Amino acid sequence: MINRVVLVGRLTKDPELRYTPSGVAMARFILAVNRTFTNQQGEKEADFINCLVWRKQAENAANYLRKGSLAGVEGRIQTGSYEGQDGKRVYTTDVVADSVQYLEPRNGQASPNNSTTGQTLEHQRRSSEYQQPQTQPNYTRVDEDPFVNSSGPVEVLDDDLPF
Amino acid sequence: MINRVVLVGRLTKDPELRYTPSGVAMARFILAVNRTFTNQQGEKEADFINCLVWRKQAENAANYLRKGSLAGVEGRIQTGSYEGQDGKRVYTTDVVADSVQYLEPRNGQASPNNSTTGQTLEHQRRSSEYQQPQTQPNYTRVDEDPFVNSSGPVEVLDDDLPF
Amino acid sequence: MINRVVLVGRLTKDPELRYTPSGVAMARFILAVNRTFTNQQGEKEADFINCLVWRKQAENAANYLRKGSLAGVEGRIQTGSYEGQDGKRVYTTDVVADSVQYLEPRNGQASPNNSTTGQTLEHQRRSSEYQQPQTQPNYTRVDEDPFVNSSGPVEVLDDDLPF
Amino acid sequence: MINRVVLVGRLTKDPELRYTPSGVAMARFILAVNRTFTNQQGEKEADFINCLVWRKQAENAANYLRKGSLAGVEGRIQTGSYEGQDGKRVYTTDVVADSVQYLEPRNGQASPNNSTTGQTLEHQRRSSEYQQPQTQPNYTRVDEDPFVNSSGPVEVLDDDLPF
DNA sequence: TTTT
DNA sequence: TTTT
Repeated sequence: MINRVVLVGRLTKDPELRYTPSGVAMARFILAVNRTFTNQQGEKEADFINCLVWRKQAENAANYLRKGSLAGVEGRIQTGSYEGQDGKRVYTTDVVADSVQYLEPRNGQASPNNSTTGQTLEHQRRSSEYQQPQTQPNYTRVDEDPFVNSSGPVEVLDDDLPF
Repeated sequence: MINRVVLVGRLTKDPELRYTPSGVAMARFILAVNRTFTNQQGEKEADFINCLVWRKQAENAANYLRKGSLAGVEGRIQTGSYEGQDGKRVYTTDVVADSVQYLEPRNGQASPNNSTTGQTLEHQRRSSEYQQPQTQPNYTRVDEDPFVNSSGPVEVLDDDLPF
Repeated sequence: MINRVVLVGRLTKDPELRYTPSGVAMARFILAVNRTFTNQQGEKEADFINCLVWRKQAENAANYLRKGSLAGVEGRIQTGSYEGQDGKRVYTTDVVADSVQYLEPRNGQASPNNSTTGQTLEHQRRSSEYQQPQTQPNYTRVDEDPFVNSSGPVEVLDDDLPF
Repeated sequence: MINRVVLVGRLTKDPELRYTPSGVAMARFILAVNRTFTNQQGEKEADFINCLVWRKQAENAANYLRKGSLAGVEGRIQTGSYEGQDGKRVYTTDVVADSVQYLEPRNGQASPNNSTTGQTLEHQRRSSEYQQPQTQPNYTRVDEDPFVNSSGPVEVLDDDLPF
C-alpha cells in the first residue's frame, strides 16, 4: 500500500491555525496548482487542493506562509466524512503534509506574522471544530528557520562539489 | 507547479466504464489504501480514493481489474465541482491516472471480463452522465497486455544483469 | 527542496543485511523496475536501482524479501562518493527508503528466512564496510509483521467505517 | 512497476545542451537538493542528482535555466552503464525528466540566453558523446513560454471559476 | 471558499 | 458507496 503526494503551488489564502483540545497545532490551507494544459476553450485552469499540517510544521506554516506564497507539500491523501447540516454525509479529501517547503525567499519583514498581525489569534477565535488549548503547548516558540533552504542562491562553492 | 500522486491499493468494487458523447472511454474506481498506522482506538484504517482513467487505459482497467485487485496508480489530483440536487455546490477531488499498474498475476480465466460477464455493457446502460458513443471508438480492441510486467517473476537471467 | 521517490519492482537478489559498528541495521537490495516502453530494438528493458533501508525496516527486509519479491519503496535519492581501489573517485546514487511495502502474499514457509538459511549471517561475514556489532542491538527480535497489509483480511468491521 | 521521482532543487551549473545524430535535443544538468537534516557534524548536506531532459523541454531548460536556478523535476530513475577509459564498467543513475518546472520568476533580461551568450554552441562544441545535427531540427524556435505559470498573473477571471 |  |  502506497499513498504519496507531492505538490507545488500557491496558497489561495493565509493558512488557518487551530489547536485540538489537547493542544496540538494544526494548520489548513488550499494550494492552487496550475495545470500544465488548457481546457477545450484554451484556458489555463487550476486544481485547488486542501492541505493540512500538524504540530510545529503547522505553526511554521501559519507564521511564514501567506496568501500567494509558493509552497511545496509532501504527504498523503486522507479521506474522511462528516455529517452535513442537512444530515447528509459529506465526503472529504485532504492532503496531509509530512513536510512543507517554503519556495520563496523570506520577504522583508523581520518578524513572523503572528507577532504583528494578531491574525493567528483571530483564526483561533473563529475556530469551531477545535477548542483552544488550556495550556500553552511547549512548542509555541518557533526555533527552527524553515527558510534555511529557500532564502538565497544556495551558495554552492565550487570546492564543495564532488565533481 | 507540481501535482504528482502515486498510489498502491485495492479496488473497492469493479471499475465503471463509460464513454463521453464523442466516444472517449473513461473508467472510474475507488482505491482503498490501508494506512500504515492505527487510530487512537488502535484500529487500522484506510483511505478511499476516487481514481479515473481515460482512453485505452480505461478499457484495460475495465477489462482486467476487479473488486479487490491490487493496483498501482500514477497521476495527479484534480478538483472540480458540480451543482448538487439540492442546488448546493459539491466539490470533488479525484486522482486522474496517467498510468495504471496491475500488481497481481492475471488470474486463471483466459478472456477479459467483458466478453464473459456483459458487465461493462451493464455499466454503460446505467450511465447517466455520459451518453453512449454513436459509433464504435476505434480503440475498442484491447491490443496490449497490461499484465506484461506483472504476471510472473520477472525472469531476470543472471546474464542480463549489469553487475 | 523536495526529493521524493516511489518505486515498485522486483528484487534482483536477496537483500544484504549489515550492521554499523554502533549496531544499527542496514539492508541493501537492488530493485529491477521494468520500463513501460521498449527500446529501438523493440525490447523491454529495466532500471536496476540500488535501495537501502535502516533499522527495523532493514531487518524486516532481510527477513521477508527474497530474490524476485515484488516490493514498493518510498524514499529519497541520496548521492555520495568514495575512493575507488584505483584511487579514483566513484560516485554513487541510492534510494534510501523511508518505508518498504511487501506487495506479495507471504509464502508458505512458517518462519522468517534467517532462522532457517543462516544466510544473513553469511552476508554479515562477507561484510567489509561495516563491522559486526559488539553487542546485540535491542531490536533484533522482529516484533512487527510487515505483511499486515498484504496478506490476510485487515478485518474492517462494518461498524468501523465512517460512512 | 512504478518508477516516479519528484525533485525541487537548484542547478549546480548551467545546463548542457546537445543533439543526437538524428537531431534530437537533450539537456543535462545537476540538481543540488539540500537535505532536511544534518550529518553527525551538524552540517547541512545536499544530494547532487543528474537530470536529463529531451526535445523541446531540453531547449527550454538550456534557454531559461542557469546555475543557481530553482527548478522542479518530475520523472523517473534511469540506470545504465558504459565502458570506462580503463576498460572497467561504469554504472550511471540519472533522473529522466518528463517535465521541468521553473520556480523562479524570469529575471530581467528580455531574451533567452543562447541569443546573447553563445554558450549553447560552446556546449555543443565540447560535446563528445553526440554529434551535432546535420540539419536544424524543426523545433529550434522556442514557441512556448515555460514561465507561464511562474511569473505573471495567469489571469483567472471570476467567470472562469467553477465555484 | 480560490493563487501567481 | 468501501479493498485484502
